[in-house]
Amino acid sequence: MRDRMAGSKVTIYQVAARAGVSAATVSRVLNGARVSAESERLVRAAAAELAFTPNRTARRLRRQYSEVIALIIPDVENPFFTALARGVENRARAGGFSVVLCNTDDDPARESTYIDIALAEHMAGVILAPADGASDVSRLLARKCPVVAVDRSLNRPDIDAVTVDNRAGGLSAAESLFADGFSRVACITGPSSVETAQLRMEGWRQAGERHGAGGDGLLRYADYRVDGGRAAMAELLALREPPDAAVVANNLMAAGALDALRDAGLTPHAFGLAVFGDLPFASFERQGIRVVDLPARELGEAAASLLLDRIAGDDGPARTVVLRTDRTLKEKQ
Amino acid sequence: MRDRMAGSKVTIYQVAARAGVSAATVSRVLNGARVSAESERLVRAAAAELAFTPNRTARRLRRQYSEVIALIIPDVENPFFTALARGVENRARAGGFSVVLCNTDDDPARESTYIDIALAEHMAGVILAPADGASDVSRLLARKCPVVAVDRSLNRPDIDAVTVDNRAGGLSAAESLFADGFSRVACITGPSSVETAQLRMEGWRQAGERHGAGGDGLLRYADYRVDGGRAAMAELLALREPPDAAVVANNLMAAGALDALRDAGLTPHAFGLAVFGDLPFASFERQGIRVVDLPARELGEAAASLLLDRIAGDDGPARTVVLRTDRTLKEKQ
DNA sequence: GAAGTCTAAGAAATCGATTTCGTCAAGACC
DNA sequence: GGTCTTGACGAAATCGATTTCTTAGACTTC
Repeated sequence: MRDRMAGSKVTIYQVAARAGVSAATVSRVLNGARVSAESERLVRAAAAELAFTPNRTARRLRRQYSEVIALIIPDVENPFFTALARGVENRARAGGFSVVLCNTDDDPARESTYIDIALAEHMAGVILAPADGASDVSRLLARKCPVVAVDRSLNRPDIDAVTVDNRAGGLSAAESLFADGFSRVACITGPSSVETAQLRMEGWRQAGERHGAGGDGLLRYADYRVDGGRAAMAELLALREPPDAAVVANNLMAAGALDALRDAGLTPHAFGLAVFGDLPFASFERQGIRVVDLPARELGEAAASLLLDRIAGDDGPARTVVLRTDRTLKEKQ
Repeated sequence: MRDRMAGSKVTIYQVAARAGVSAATVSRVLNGARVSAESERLVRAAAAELAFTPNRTARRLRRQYSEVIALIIPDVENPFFTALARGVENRARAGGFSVVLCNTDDDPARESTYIDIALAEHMAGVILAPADGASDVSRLLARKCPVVAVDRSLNRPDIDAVTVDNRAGGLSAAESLFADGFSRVACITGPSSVETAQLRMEGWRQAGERHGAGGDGLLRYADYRVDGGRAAMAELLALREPPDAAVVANNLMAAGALDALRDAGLTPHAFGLAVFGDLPFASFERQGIRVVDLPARELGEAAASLLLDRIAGDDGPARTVVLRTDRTLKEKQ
């Protein structure tokens, strides 16, 4: 563990010696400062011959800055977040940045650890898909490290955020069910402490009021996970007056809810279902389920763009980008 | 971009000043070297009061070593690799390491770039799930940076690798189909340049020879992607003497193959199917399809364990760990 | 009591690239 | 011809923690 990586390490000084110039000049060539054509030629030749790669650690220490951004997400195994990650990566890569993916498992302590690491590693910025509960970004702000919240805002007007119009999505999801003749439309949403869960539910509630539907008796809070969705749906189906349709606030809970429906001998045709976000390989849409489109990749791209602007020095007031959720209207099959 | 992160930065010197000792002593306290109890108390108190976090960049520059490992995978959106990533992360985290996830999209150039970054960033080691084609790990070896190949070996006996017994899996998958009375068992495998594709196919071929089956006329090479699987299955079904069953060499191609079966009006009961690796939320197993268990998470954990051993200084001969594929025998539903 | 260990801890070198500062020479301008 | 600019570039400081060296006591040991 001590003398790891002891192999050939070419430093800027060796390049300088070979080119017959000073280290400063080598650095200037590498960073595009003014240098004579002759020096540049010599340096480039020497660097190529020695296969020189600048030591990023040293550069970072000096510059107090690195071209790496941290993406902190609650669950690498959730397709929504991996699609989001891909969006971030695409955009970041185009801007010359690398992305470090940090998985918190919805654990605030792990989230906090990763924030510390991002700071200690001099990362250029942080994109945070907040874990359950209140995330503490104050340390980042104190060090002027750019942060963008994605998917969920942090309820802080001073921080950039990229979200979708969750309330509108909830509203149109429920409306679409009412429009198709369902009358008892339930809602299975996420933890009440989570902003997206709250907003999606409010959209549903608003539609319910318009149609004089049953109200909060058909509302269930679950945990945004498969098992929670299954349990909530089972509970709803066991009611004396069960619903005939439901809005489910995320993809994983919908997978569970679908299981519960099957267990009860129901199909997505008999029982209306509208879901926030699809699943790859198990497309809800192809099963004839209404899907509120969550543009995960676009969320990631937008968040990365915002962050890159900040890193480039933009210090205007915080912006909140809200992407549209275009509910898929067609019920296929 | 210049004066980012200009906020409060506490250095070891400030801690030293506050504790009334030298920076060397602070470092010793932090790294567990011999220090008097009194100094230690003073330093810890000062560090706590100032909320000191050591600057990892500086530490890394001096130590020529960081507690970060790179995990290079071909596709973040493939559940197999995210499960593998989770395994790596679990094990690494337990050992005090962070994991940087690098997504190559099966592009050798991107893989190569990430390898350079890993070196330039002084990462402690690299776990590589090789992209299509020949990966060049020579630079890592030259710098004595530990590498472990996972999923696919690099055909280099001098490099640690963690794989599954692909041939045995292919064999038992095909055998299970023959045992259930299918007689024309096809095979849809990955690119011929990819080791896993080759071995899985060979297992299938071996079973075919035992049962005097049709031979390579029922073999198709595809690309390990959904569309490739769909096309290959469509092609097989269009044969004058089509197969009545197939071994499919990965999860994505199986999803496509299943589509093609449905398009042809076939079910996984009428047409026997055995697949390498399942998909979450769209479990093949639950659809009555035979699944060769690919222990993705365990692969990741084993790879990380191996790498951590190397990082800790183990320089014994290269090891190859082969995990078992326990084919799920029960055909449910 | 003198010579020989230890110990704790400070001063200073070090890791490798960047950047400031200053020098030197060539050309511009009066 | 002399002063001013300007551009190229080397010497040295810098980033912050770690790791030698060194030194000053304290403690043995004969």
